[in-house]
Amino acid sequence: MPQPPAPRKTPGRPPRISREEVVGTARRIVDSEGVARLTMRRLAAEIGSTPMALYHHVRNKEELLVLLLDDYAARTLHRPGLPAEPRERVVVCAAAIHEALAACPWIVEVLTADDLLSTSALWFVEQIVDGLVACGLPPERAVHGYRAIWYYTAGEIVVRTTAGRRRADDGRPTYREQVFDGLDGDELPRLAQVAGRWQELTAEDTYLDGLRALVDGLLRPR
Amino acid sequence: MPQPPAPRKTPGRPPRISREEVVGTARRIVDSEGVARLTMRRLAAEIGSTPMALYHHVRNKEELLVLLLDDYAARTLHRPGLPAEPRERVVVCAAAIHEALAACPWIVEVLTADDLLSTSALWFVEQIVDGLVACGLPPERAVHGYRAIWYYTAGEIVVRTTAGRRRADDGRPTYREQVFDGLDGDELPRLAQVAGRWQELTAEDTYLDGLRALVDGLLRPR
DNA sequence: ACCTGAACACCGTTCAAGT
DNA sequence: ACCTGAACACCGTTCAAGT
Repeated sequence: MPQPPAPRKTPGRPPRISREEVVGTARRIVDSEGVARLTMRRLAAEIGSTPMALYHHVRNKEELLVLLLDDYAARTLHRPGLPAEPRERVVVCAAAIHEALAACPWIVEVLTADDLLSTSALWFVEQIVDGLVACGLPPERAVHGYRAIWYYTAGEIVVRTTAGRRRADDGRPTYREQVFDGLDGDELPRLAQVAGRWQELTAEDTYLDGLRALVDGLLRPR
Repeated sequence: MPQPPAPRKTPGRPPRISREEVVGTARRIVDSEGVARLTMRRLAAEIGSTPMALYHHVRNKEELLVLLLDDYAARTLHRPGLPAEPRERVVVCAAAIHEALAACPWIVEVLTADDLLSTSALWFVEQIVDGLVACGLPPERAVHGYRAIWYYTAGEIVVRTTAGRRRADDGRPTYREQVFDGLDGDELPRLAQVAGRWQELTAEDTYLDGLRALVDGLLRPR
């Protein structure tokens, strides 16, 4: 095994804060007050340092957010037991990713950073792609299938958390409510029919139903 | 028809700028320089006024963004011809929404405002719900089906545009590239197998394939 | 009624200097 | 090598006053 570079004696001023401390403190702020409150200045104050000291440990705020997501994924993304049926493996792994993200609404800001969340999520991606291949998809189609599942999952999180944020803002009627109140039942009969129940219907958690539909659709004979 | 309230004579100082002018100018800034450059101060400067004058025409920046999305939807969301086959109607309408959004990457910031984009999009939602009902789904399941389609569509836009934004930033290897370079082929064989083609595979536009899979899945016999 | 100026309470980041 | 202080170039929004 290659050794880490031997620590030079007094290579300069000894560090007062570490990258781990920066990320850990950022996590505490985010958990207790939300991402909006995480600023470089606030973080520096919390850590008892200056904004600029942080830039010795992270490249910039964006890197800090990615590190935060990584840290979160490593701590909360636990590998589920894998069912024997490959289709069920796909569903279980997608649902595990979804569950971890849903518990962590601030993630939305960083979620779309790239097409995979973090190294900790790779195992889940592997299981999903492998499950789709085991069900008969060629590898390329399996990757595309994984992407479709990721779009659906990310979209569900983004839409649901932002809608929730909006609702919490104030008591005024939402844009949606205004729209439904002025609905033309002649031109839009189906929407008029469900207008009264829209709120209730869309508040239901139907992630799993949609996921199963998508997976079944991806694996349908063509 | 109810008349609009009669304009009082000299009800005060005559307006120098209008809400339409505010939204129109905001649109020009966003189209030419991106959402990031749309600030209340910049907008006021562009309009030849002061930041505070804007607050007489829009409640705040968030309302401005929603108005912008509305304006955009009204101008670019054109109703397609409807195929006879209801399943195909669903696909065509979802694809039309997707196409309008994809041409307008700044939308991501506002996209998740609520579960429907704007009044102009209601017709599309109606067609999708109606198409699903015509295929045999009960109204509640049709609404849930619409939601699943919306999650998938919004997710595709959000993930794709943010990934593109990231890529354009600089020439350094992306987080994803780093991750794939250090991939353990024993633990993650499927990912190792496609690692070299991941970029190419995920760059392909497979929105329609995934959409058809999802719609087929939603309509499968159960 | 509508607009202005000044101010409040912030941002992320750079630069030059200190230890 | 690591940290500090001061500064740069911004934000959205409120308040009190002017026309």
